[in-house]
Amino acid sequence: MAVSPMRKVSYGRTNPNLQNNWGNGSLCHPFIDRSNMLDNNCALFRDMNTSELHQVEELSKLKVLAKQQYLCAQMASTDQVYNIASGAAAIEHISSDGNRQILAFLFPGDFVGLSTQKMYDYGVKSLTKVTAYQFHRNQLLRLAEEIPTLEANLQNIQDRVLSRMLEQVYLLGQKNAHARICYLLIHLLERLPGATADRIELPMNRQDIADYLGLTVETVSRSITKLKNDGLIKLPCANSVTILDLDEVADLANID
Amino acid sequence: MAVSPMRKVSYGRTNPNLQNNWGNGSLCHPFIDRSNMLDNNCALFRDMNTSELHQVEELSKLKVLAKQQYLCAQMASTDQVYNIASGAAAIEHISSDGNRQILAFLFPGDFVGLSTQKMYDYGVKSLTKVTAYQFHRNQLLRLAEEIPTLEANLQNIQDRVLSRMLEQVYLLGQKNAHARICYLLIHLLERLPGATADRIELPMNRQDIADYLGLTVETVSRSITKLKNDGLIKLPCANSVTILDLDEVADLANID
DNA sequence: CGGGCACTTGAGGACGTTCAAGGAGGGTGG
DNA sequence: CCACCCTCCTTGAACGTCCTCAAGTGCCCG
Repeated sequence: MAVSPMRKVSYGRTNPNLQNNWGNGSLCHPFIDRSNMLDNNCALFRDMNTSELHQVEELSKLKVLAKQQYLCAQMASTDQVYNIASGAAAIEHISSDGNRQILAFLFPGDFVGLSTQKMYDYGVKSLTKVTAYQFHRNQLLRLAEEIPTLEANLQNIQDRVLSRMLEQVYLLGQKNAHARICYLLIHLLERLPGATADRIELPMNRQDIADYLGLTVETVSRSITKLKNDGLIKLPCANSVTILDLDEVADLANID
Repeated sequence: MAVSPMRKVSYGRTNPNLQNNWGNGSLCHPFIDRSNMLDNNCALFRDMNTSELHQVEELSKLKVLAKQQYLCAQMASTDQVYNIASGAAAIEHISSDGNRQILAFLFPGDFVGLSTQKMYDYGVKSLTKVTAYQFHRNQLLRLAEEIPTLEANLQNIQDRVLSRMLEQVYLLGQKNAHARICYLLIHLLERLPGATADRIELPMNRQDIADYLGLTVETVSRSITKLKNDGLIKLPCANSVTILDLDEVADLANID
């Protein structure tokens, strides 16, 4: 049966540095240095002109979080929404029996809060120091009615979120531990600002990885060790990864 | 840690027949008997008045499929979207290595095609005889700009889809085979028209269940057998389930 | 130097898969 | 109406993967 790629990945041996290095933790005032907002990697503000950005500016409030703090808590009201400006965060759902599932890792430009539900049924926790723009949901939605580009961007964000969830379902349903780890590495390579095959600085710990991939810390650790022993990756230190055989890792990660 | 329910399930020993019995395979002309469109379980047409429904009517085309046919194929253009009127279908993604993951089961009132992407990265296959309303995506979206209720409904559909995907991620990441089976049973009890604890007629076969829950057919079969031996369910025949201990099954299925 | 924390490693076991065989039901043809 | 076949489902045995529990290592920070 002929099938389509769910996500096309095509890597040479080169090191694709796919993204700008914004959101590297520097904390300039968001409306003095607009590079964040104007960057076309930022889904929310893409293709908007200066006047439109100014309108958005007036609605936003900058929020700064240290490591391991909640941007919003599970069950919190959805009247506030967020756009990550720098740092990394995780969307997590913790069930009544205490199990934790990470639903996504968030990076600069990622948006949180596109839902018409009254409460978040997940929490967003910072993994590193995080800065984020905060909006009143209704204000932003009202503005979106006036700025078609903004409305389209919100729609695109929703599509992308759904598309990523489909990938994760496929990953958890069909792939073994090694493939899941490889998927995460490729995912980080594509999304983590500053990440190159030579050096991926993991913003999350092993427990976070485990909770994202539906594994235990031990299995994550063992899988990483095996990838290392097989010569596919190198570990300069525990939270820094060098991909040695990008083709092989990308191949294992493939979920097309 | 205090957490919110992702989905609240509260069952007594009674048999909640939660839905109307529309979509039971009867094939009346869709615009003679409007019960389908007017049913408030149908997310797309909820709260719309007769005049608005008439506008939608003019855009739609009825499509009838036998069992095991594709409503739309993986990689097909997204210019056509669908609203299931009767029967059951499955959204599936088949990867290049031949693995199949079912992303959702579809029932009457479910909508397919909310995406701004050009191609479906999944296929929709009928499990039973299926009737569905077909729309040109752009026509429907244009109409949504004129009918606020329709636009809100489309937004709600998107939210619900995402919410279900989050549940599935949690299920696949954190739950064992038995819990996954129980989840499916409760899910069907809530969504499958005509389903009661006394009698759930499974529209899908064991392979479909396996591909939905990230298991093998054998494991699905063994899990069902164990639930039967433990006295939680009964199997009048292979594709018909009676839930004997609803509290226990719902408890195992819980994803809060 | 010592304590704490995150990560790794090891041994054993549980759960799910794989491979293989055995029913059970439905349809077709004799 | 029965025999046969085909498909789907179930069951069995052996294996592999991942989990659990436990100990050990390395690193950061006082």
